[in-house]
Amino acid sequence: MSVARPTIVDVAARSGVSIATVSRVLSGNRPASEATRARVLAAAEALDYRPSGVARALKLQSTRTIGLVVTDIENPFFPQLVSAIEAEATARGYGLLLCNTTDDEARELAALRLLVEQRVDGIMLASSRAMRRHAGLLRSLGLPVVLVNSRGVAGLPSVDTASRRGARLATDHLIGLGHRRLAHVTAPRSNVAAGERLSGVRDAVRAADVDLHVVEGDGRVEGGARAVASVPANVTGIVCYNDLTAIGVMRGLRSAGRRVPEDVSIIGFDDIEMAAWTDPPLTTVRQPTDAMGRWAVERLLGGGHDDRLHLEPELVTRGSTARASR
Amino acid sequence: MSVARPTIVDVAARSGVSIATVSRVLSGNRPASEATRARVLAAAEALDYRPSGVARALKLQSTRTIGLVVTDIENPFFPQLVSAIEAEATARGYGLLLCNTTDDEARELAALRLLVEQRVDGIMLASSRAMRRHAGLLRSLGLPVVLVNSRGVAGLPSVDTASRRGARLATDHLIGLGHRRLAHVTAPRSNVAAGERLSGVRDAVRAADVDLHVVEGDGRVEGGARAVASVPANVTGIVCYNDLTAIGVMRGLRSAGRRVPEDVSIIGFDDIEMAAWTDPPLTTVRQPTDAMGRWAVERLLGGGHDDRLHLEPELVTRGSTARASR
DNA sequence: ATGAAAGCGCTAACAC
DNA sequence: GTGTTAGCGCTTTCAT
Repeated sequence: MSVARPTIVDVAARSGVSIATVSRVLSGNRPASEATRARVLAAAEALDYRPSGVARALKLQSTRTIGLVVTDIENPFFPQLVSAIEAEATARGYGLLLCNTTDDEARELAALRLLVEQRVDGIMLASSRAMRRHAGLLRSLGLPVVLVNSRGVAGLPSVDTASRRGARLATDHLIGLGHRRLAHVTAPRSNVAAGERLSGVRDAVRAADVDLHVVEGDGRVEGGARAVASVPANVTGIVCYNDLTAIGVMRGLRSAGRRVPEDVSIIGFDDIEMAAWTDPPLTTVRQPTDAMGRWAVERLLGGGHDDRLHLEPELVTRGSTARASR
Repeated sequence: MSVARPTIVDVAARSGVSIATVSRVLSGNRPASEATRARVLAAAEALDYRPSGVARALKLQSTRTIGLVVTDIENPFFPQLVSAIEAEATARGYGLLLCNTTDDEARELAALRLLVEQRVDGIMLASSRAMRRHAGLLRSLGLPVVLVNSRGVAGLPSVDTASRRGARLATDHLIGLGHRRLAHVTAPRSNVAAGERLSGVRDAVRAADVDLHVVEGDGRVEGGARAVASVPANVTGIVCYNDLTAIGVMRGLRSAGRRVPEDVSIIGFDDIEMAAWTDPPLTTVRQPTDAMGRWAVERLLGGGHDDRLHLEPELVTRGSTARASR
């Protein structure tokens, strides 16, 4: 059995001062004489004293913890984002309470309840789902909320990548390579970003007067692989909702005996790490996850006014796209 | 500006009872008359009252939160594990405080400090690194610790996959397919599992009297790709430390003009989701991450005695391994 | 069945 | 520069 953890009272007793003095010395908030300072520090050290964040939180009305709700931690894009957020949070001395919802509404609500009861200082929602239905709920939570990787709902700050511009970038890249019959493998419309990316693709297609065929995937590898069957045979370039989809599309295409990029060019979105390692390496549109994470934390701890940040995506050209041959 | 969050006092006032009664009604710990019960519930509802986990934690000396320290959340194996752990934790009403250490010792220590000060009820360490040096520290933390995906340090409970047996399984699979000149791409020895898997490979090789060449990777795709250059040309089967390494090896092989599995068979370890989607799909050894996560949480909340669980790995045969042709 | 009050471990007035 | 004390929001004895 372990001994009870020492409290500020123990430190005070051992150093022969009041608990107030201990508090002051350890926080450095107020000056103390060098002698007492040393004694307090020594006592704390000797007892291996760790101030209770719980007690402090109760007093200061701040847990120095932020809640992070993520749609699907198993989609490699999210760990990248989580990593950026975690880094920024810890750097500021904040803890990160993680909830994974697997895109399940009930779990989403349960997560919010948990976070509110744990009294996190703010909540970050990294959901690709439409949050409009929850907007009211989110605003009534009584604490700062920021939407990450998701377009602003009125009244809530948000950061995301300018998806529409990114998709246009991708499509223009294909068009610039001479492709005239394109396909777009999108994600279910419940996904906000999917709509924006589709719009971006349409922007480009319209401007260049090029053919477009739209097929629905599921945002994962499998959906991409399945979608291939519905892509017309004369298509030479496919813009994918994300990298996972693109990987699936490449697999499907290969199974069907078509070569990438010789027969058809493929472009993804996100630039997950695996994108650099597919065969051929995937051309894609990079989302600046680090900047997203940093801004989100900054914004959340800074107060959370209603403003939105649209980060610029960046085209990353690799081997899965090539000049059209027909 | 949002209004101050209602406290138990507000609920008591509104329902005309004492705070003790409110507490009892809401917790259901003690009976109350139907009439008061209804009034309290109504008041709580009307005020949208959320009990403070902080105050409760201070009183009960339990935050209902567990800390999870992860080596590298960006390695797809970990999100899988985190997902399993998170699911089990939330199911039990516990929150998960996540720390990512990027394998950095300083961040690791900072994470532990943070978790102790936040007074988590227990800590789970999912590190592939050797923790022997920290064993003393971990034991002195004064709270339950369980090691996940890492072999037991004396005095600490742990769950992991029987890596040695898994590697033997993998190697035997190759040997059974007629391969007689094998290579193993391992990970740095700081990684405990790497040593065990190497031993497993050696067990199999010794038993079958087969050639083995060992090359060091880095546990990631890049190291696998680089390692290929050091693999003798006559090797026909490669056992890889993990799936990421295997993906790198496949890439490297293909760049060198060798075909998988026609010229050389490749087998990975972990069975990350992407393994099913490589070209060809990767034969691998599956780690039962769900069971690992569940057991770890159970063990942690159950008290954390010093016992270890070795989960059985499972061979998953896909397209990257084939009968040896020479 | 219900209420009064102590106390969990801190911080910050407010004394001196 | 240091000590005393109230109070953060709960749970739980102990009375009644």
